[in-house]
Amino acid sequence: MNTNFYEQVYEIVRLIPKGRVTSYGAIAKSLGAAKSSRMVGHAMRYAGTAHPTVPAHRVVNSSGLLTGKFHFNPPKLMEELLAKEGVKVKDDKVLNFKQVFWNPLEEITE
DNA sequence: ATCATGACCATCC
DNA sequence: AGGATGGCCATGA
Repeated sequence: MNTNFYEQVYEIVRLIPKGRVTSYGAIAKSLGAAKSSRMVGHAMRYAGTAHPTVPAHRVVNSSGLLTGKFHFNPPKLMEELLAKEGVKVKDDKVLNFKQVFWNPLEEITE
């Protein structure tokens, strides 16, 4: 594969600070592919079988909903990790999403 | 090569 | 508010 797109996604996801989350759309937009937000999700799926452990648990949808929690080893692992990071999760969604939201555009900004 | 599905998002009804 | 539709594009059969 070695799809550069995925590498970009992984890179950003790995840059996500602890206790922060981001959305697929934001990442996609950061890569200049806002319309390919789905590809970000696919990248996450590969994340588990790709590069050294990608904190995919810090990536949620635009609503702060843990859409992909069922894709983790134990589905509950996602909220477990988030809770451990300091991110409160309730009913499969991130609390204070706006507060914990991490904007990749601010970190990339070349 | 085509068909169907998907860790999404935006729009329309 | 909530369901349905389209679009985007990669992956697997």
